[in-house]
Amino acid sequence: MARSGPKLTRIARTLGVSAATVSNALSGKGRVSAEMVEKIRATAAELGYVPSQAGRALRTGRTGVLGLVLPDIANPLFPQIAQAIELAASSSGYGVLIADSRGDVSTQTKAIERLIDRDVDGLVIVPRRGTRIADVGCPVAVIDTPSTPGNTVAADHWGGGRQIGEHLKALGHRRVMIIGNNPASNVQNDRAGGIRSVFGEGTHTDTLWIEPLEKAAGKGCPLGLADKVAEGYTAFACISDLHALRALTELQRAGINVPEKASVTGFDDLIWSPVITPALTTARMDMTKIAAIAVAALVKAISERDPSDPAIGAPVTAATCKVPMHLVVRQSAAAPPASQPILTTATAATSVTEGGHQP
Amino acid sequence: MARSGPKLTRIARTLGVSAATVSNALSGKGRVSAEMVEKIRATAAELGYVPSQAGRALRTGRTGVLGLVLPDIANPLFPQIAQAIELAASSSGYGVLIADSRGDVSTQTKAIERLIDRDVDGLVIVPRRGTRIADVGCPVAVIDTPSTPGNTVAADHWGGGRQIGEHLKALGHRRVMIIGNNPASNVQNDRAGGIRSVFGEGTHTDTLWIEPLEKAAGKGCPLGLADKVAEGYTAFACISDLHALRALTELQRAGINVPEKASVTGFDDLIWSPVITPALTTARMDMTKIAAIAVAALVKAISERDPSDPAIGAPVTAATCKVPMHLVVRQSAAAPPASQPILTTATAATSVTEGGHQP
DNA sequence: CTGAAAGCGCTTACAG
DNA sequence: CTGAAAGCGCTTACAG
Repeated sequence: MARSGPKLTRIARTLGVSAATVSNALSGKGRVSAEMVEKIRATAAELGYVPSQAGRALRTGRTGVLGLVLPDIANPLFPQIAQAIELAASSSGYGVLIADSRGDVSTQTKAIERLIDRDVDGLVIVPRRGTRIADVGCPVAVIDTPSTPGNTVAADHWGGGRQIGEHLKALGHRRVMIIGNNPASNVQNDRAGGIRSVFGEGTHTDTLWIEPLEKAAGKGCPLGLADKVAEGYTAFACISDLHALRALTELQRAGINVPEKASVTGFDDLIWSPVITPALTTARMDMTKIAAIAVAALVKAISERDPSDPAIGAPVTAATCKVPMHLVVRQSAAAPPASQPILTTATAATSVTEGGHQP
Repeated sequence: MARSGPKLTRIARTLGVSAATVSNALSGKGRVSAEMVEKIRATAAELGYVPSQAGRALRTGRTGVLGLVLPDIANPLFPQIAQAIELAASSSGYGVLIADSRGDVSTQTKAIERLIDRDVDGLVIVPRRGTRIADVGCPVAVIDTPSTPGNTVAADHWGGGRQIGEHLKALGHRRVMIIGNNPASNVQNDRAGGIRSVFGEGTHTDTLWIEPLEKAAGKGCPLGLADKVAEGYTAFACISDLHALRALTELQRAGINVPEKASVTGFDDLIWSPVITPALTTARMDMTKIAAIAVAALVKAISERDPSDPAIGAPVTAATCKVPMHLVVRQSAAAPPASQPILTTATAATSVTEGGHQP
């Protein structure tokens, strides 16, 4: 509020009509003659009329605001998500209120409550891993991964993994180390599963779960990748560009040239991925599309909802769908070195196929 | 809205008092007896009463929402900023509405308008470079750099630069290349100026303005740092961790060990900076403090403002202040190699001191 | 096709 | 210390 704009009644007075007519004309409900609508529109525009959200909200029970809940705003993926959601929301006339659920699940619950208390019309939630979003009394769209039970819109992480895997396989890699940091994450498991799924007979994959960022920070915490190279791994398929960056710099630092001596791939195409040397081969989500679907589902659920109903027990709603990921081929992955070390490990040449087919 | 919570009158009825008394009790204006206040508080808590923002906003002319306008949400610094602002705002009982002004200045103006139209009580703006924020009719806090004219709260970028410069100088570096991407940015110039200011007699600094990310992406766009090392530069002081990352990987890729053969420093302590190899020495802003100051200034301006005044021409308000930066010493900067190449350039040993002292 | 009336939930003077 | 009344700006049945 505290805004200078004219109010609805001002337009009504100016034109000598009723407030109701102005309201109807502006909202295009069609109960007003064409000429009248035209005149009202013109005057409103001329006067710079912008409806008061507070007045409207009080009357309609809708605020025109969506809440965005993120597990950790500090996450490097957040910019992509927030930007996409903000764009989709504002295109549909909605504002976006943010809430950080940094910390544990209880913080997430509080963040959601804060948003609900501000009367958001719907919620986009990127849940902390393992969180089941309870019924919050307003439409919710969850962005996670297709393997998460419940209604979610998500990138096809498994498919993205497969693309990375196929790329690596086509380049000639037969011994691939997958690097992630969270075996409990559905997203990470899907990506890893997708990668594994393309490596069959005569190949070998293994998975290295490294320490998360918070713990690794400061300690330098080497991944021990030089050893892995010595063991014959020629490619490091990281579950995130963040891990890929750690892998890449560690390899470089150890004097192992990327991609000549070892290939590195990531996921997400974070902002710096294209500009490092070598530029990172990665798989990116189509955030624009994911956001568009999530917001569209929310907008639909909001408009279908009867504002006069008790609201409690409103359905958790979202489109369940899977958006393809896109492989971005750059320089960090290439053919493996010509002379590969002979594999000596017992587990060599074992094909890993857990998960069978994509969920 | 569309929330299930009880309304104020429900509490009033339950207790057999008037709505006015409930309102007064809950807002602690002190016109209600202590016992009554206690009873009302208890009942409200028990019933889970949360005031309707819409009702309150309509009456008071305040929405309890702050707008956050960013030049580009995709910026890797955005998470830090958004997180800090969200924390500060929610601690003061405010919500945060985001708007992305990606693109040019006109997009920024539109983003601000969208927020104003949603009746935000105040605005935190991280302006696009060179932007003068016009009077928008509500309190504004600008986060930029102390050299920007007008009311701003900002990190002491110049001081941060000086810390980086002193660290490098103490390590023994005498020939330092500063790397930035935008000579028109006040922030970048302050940081660069701070670095330069510590290098006097018998030292040399130069500045390399590289292509911005968008242009560099895809083209691989090498910075030509190996040549600089050959010219005798022993340290690359980058104006952002993003540039430092480009520099670091390019040097590593060229077989130039960091920090043994060349030191690299950055700014901002982005999320991956501590976990790459070698970990990045950098200078970070105290975002928590900056956000706290910005939000506090806004909250103060909002409460001092008379809701009944015409609102147009409301003062652009913020604390003008400068928050110290913190040097984070990690492994990417160390003493220069023992045998430095002889300087042959004509400009060698020139001290650069433009700016004289900190603005 | 247009208008008068009611009311969304709150807070703020103003009486008592 | 407490209450009755008015009103913030809008939209939605309902009459005409």
